[in-house]
Amino acid sequence: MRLRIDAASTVPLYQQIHDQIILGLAAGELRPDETLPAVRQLADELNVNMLTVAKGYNLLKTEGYLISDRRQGTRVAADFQADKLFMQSLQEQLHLLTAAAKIRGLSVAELQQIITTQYQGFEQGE
Amino acid sequence: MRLRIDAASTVPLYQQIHDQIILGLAAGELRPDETLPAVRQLADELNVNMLTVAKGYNLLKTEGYLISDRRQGTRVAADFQADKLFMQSLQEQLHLLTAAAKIRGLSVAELQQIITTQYQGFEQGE
DNA sequence: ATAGTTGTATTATATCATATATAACAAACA
DNA sequence: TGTTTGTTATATATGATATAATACAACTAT
Repeated sequence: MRLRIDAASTVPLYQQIHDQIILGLAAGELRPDETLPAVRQLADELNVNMLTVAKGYNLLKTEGYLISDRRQGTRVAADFQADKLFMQSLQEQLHLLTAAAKIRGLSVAELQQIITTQYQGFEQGE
Repeated sequence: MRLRIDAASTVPLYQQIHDQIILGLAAGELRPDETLPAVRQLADELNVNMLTVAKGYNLLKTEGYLISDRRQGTRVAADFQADKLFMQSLQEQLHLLTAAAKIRGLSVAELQQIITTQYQGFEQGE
């Protein structure tokens, strides 16, 4: 899987790495138990510091997406759950997005359409 | 409208102010042409600096939600549009959320259900 | 055993975002 | 003439972000 980093973005580099891997997981480009590049290797490819990659990996680990072993490196977890913490975070973020969309005149149907299209877009790669 | 600020949150104070006002607009607690508290007054109420409130207001102005006059203070704009910039930002943010939800096993229907419930929650206050 | 790789930890440094404090300004109003 | 409005300016402090350079323990391959 290939990561694209925008150094000019206001989004922190470690956050971009985090987000891209989430997208890769959803698209099926990364599969359970698959091994990820070593922090030094990915740092070289992206021209960022080793610790920046490690920070992105660590964030994904605290969220349960990745597992680290000192022997085997970092790999994708076997399965993920929609735990309470995730559901609460999802609700909060959707709350703000739904509010902004409603203010600007988008209907529920239009919002649902966007989500459906994006969701199906992920299923294409499986 | 009453704003609630969490000084211990990792979300910047000006961002919290911004977000709460968006939610207030969606819930009908703030209406078009309505005047908002002066930056100094709101800063006093929230125990934050005047410039922090101004930063939140300015962000909302660049997004088209508010209008500032040196005579009349800051008020809600007359109407909002779903312009290209907003739609693009909405798509990007929903993209990541949809990806995370899919990974964790949520179906399209479950996502749509959350949005519908939240959307209707805003309509209650109108 | 030796060398290399893994994630991790440490220390130091630089830069930017965030937030505050204080003051001043132009424009409008009572 | 004061007062209020948003705005601008300067200075300061703190935390997040990012880099650099080392070092370490644990494991793998030769």
